Amino acid sequence: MPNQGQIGPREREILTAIIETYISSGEPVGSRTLSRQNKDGLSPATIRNVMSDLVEAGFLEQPHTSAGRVPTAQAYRYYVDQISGKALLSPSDQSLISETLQGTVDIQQFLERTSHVLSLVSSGVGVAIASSGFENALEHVHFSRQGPNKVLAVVVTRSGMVHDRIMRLHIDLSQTDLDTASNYINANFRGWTVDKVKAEIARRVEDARSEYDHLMQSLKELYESGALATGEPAKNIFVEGVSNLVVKEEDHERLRELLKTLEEKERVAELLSAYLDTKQEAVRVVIGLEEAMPEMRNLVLIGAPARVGEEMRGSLAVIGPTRMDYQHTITAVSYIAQLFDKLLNENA
Amino acid sequence: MPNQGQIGPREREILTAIIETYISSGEPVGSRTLSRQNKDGLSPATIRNVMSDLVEAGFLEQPHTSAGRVPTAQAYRYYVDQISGKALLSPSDQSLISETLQGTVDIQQFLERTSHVLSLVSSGVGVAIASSGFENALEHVHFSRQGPNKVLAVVVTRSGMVHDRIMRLHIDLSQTDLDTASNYINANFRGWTVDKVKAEIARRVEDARSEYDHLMQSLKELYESGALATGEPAKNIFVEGVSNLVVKEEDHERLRELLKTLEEKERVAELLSAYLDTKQEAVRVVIGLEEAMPEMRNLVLIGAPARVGEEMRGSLAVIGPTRMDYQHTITAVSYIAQLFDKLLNENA
DNA sequence: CTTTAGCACTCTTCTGGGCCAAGTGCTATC
DNA sequence: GATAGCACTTGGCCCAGAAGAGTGCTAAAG
Repeated sequence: MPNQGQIGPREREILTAIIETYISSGEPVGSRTLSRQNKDGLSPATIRNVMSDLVEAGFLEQPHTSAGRVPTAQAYRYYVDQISGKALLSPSDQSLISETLQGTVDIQQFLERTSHVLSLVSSGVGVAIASSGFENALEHVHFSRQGPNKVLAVVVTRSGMVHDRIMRLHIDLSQTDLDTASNYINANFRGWTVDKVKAEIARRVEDARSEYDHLMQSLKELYESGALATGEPAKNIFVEGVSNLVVKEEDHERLRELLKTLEEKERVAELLSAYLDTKQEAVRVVIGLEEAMPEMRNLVLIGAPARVGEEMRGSLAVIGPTRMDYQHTITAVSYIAQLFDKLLNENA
Repeated sequence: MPNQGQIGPREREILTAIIETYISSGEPVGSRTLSRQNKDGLSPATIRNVMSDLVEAGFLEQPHTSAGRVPTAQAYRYYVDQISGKALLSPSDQSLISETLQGTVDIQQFLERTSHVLSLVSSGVGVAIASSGFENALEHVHFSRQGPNKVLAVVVTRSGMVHDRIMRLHIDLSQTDLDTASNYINANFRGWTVDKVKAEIARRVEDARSEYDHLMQSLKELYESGALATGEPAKNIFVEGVSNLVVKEEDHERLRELLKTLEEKERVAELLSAYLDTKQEAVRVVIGLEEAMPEMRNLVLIGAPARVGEEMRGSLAVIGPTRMDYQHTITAVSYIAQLFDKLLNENA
C-alpha cells in the first residue's frame, strides 16, 4: 500500500468529489467535468495533477489511457471512513422502517421484514440472518404425538425463535411418554443453550445404562431423531431484493452466477459470518467482496450484528453495488440494528 | 383462428421439426437448414411452400421479410398436444427426484424440496405452493404461555402443515386457561376445516352472551388475536432457480421486472391459482403468460395440482422460457405430482 | 397437382474507415 | 504551486459497402 499518508485536504476534497460524481453518473470522471462542477474554480490542469498523484497513491484507476478516472476499492474504503456517522436517515425512510418493524413479535418475523425493508431503502439486496442454535437459551420444548411413531417437536428459545419439526421415531412413544420427556427437559435445562442441552442429554442417556429406564429410552429416541435440532438453516436466512442487482452494465454470465449464489442462502450466511463478528459494535462496510467470491465483483457488504443487550442474535446487511449511496445505506443499517435491540427488549 | 384443420401429416412433420430446431438453436429457422437436417430429402423450395401455408394458418411468424420462421404460441400449444404423454423420465432424473423427496415428512418440506428439484431438472424456476387454509382439516392445536400476555399457538393440520405463531393478547391467560381452550377446540373441532372452525368459534363466542364464561372469553381473545390464522402466505410458497431465467437475449429492464414479480411470491401464487384448478387431473401447460403478466413474455407455465387422494393440497409448477424441453419438463412435473400422492399417503 | 430448380430481391449483420469528443501528459508561463 | 496551451491517444458513432441468409415467384419436371 503505497503512500497512504500523502493525502492532504485538497486531495481529499477532489477524491471525494470524484467518488461522488462517479457514484451518481457511473462513468469515468475527467478533469474537465470536475473543474466545472467544483465550486472552487480550480482549473482542469490543476485537477489533473492531483489526479495523477491519486493514481500514484492507489486511489484511482483509468480504464484506458484517455478516459477519466475511476475510484479503486481503496478509495471507497477511504471515502467510507470519511463520511461515517455523518448523516441522519431521512424522515420518510425512518417512518417506513419503523412502521414495518413495529409490532413484530419474534426474531424470525423481525428479520424477514428487515430483509425486505432493507431491499426497499437501499439499492441492493437486503439480508437478515438469525444466528443459529449455539447462542440460544432454551425456553421450552413441547412434544406432541401425531400418529404411530410420529411426533411433532416444538423448540422455543429465549430469543423468541420457534423451531418445529415432525419426526418419525423407531419406536412408538405415547403422549404420556412424551410429556414426561418434555417435562424432564423443561425442568432440568431451561435457560441452557440448546447445544449444551443436547450434549448433556447425550451424556445422561449414555450414563443411564439401565435399559429399563423408560424415560431415558424416550429421551434417547427423541435425541437421535433430531427433535432438538435448531438447524434448518434456510428457514432463518432471509434474502430479498435481488432484482435490485440487475443493472444495465452487468454482464449476463456473471449476473447468473451471482443470482445462483444468492439463492444458496447458506453461502450468503457464510459471507456474513466471515465478515461480521460478535465483538464489533457498529456497522461494518466491506469493500472488495470479490476476494471471497469472484462473482461478487463490484459489490460491497454493509452489515451489522443484531443484538439484544449484549447477546448477538443475528446479523443484518445490505449487499449492493460499489456505486451506492453509502451514507444512506449505512445509516439505514445502523438504524435498524438499533431498533432491533429496542423493539425486542421491550418484548422480553 | 384461421384454418386449424389444414394440418396434414407433412405439415405436422415440418412444423415439429421447425419447433424443435428453434428450441435448440434459438434462431429463426430457414428452409435451407431444415431441408438439410430433414431425413426425407425435401428441397428447400417445397419446405418454403409448406412454411408459407403454416404462416397462413397462424403457426409461424417471420421477424422480418428475409429471416427464417419462428413458432407462434399457437404452434407451441399444438406441439405440446402432439407430444403429451410420449416420453419417460430419464433414470438419472428419476433417481435425483425420488432421492430428494424421499423421507420428507410434512408438506412444507416436500414442497420446498420440490421447488428446488424442479429448478434443477428444468431450465426454469421451480414453484411449489401449499394451498392455504380453507381446504385443510384441523388435526390439533396447542397453546403455550410464553410470558405475560404472550402465547405461542401451534396449529397442525391433517395434511401435515404446521403453523406456529407468537401472539400478544389483551388479557393475560394462564396456561390452564390455554389448555382448557385447546382441549375444547381439539375435542369439538378435530377434522373440521380450519376456516369452518374459525367461523364456528366466532358464532359460539357470539352466542354465549354470558360474560362470566371464562372459556368463551379465552376463546374470544385467542380468536381475535389471530391464533388460528393459517395464512402467513410467504411461508408456504417456494420459488427457486430464478437464475435459470437469466439468458443472453433477455433485455435488462424486463429481467428486472420479472425478478421483482417472482420475489413477490403472492403474485406467483395468483398466477398458479389462475391456471391450475382443482378439477383438472394432469399436467397443464400454459403458453402465453404475457396475457396475465406482461413481464412474463416468452415464458410458459407447466404445472399440476398436488393431491393426496382426492384432496388438493397444493400446486407445483415450472415457469420457464417458451424455448424449453417440453417433454422433459412435463414428464418431471407429472412424475413429482404422482410421487406427492404416493409419499404422503403412506405417511397418513 | 406436387415438387423442384433458378433467380432476383430484401433485409440484417459485419466490417472498416473516417470523424468527433473527451481526456490525458507534458511543457512553458504566470 | 497554479494555469494555459498543445499535441497525442482512444473509444464511440456514423456510414457505406459487402456478405450471408432467406424469401417469393416463375417455370419446368415428375
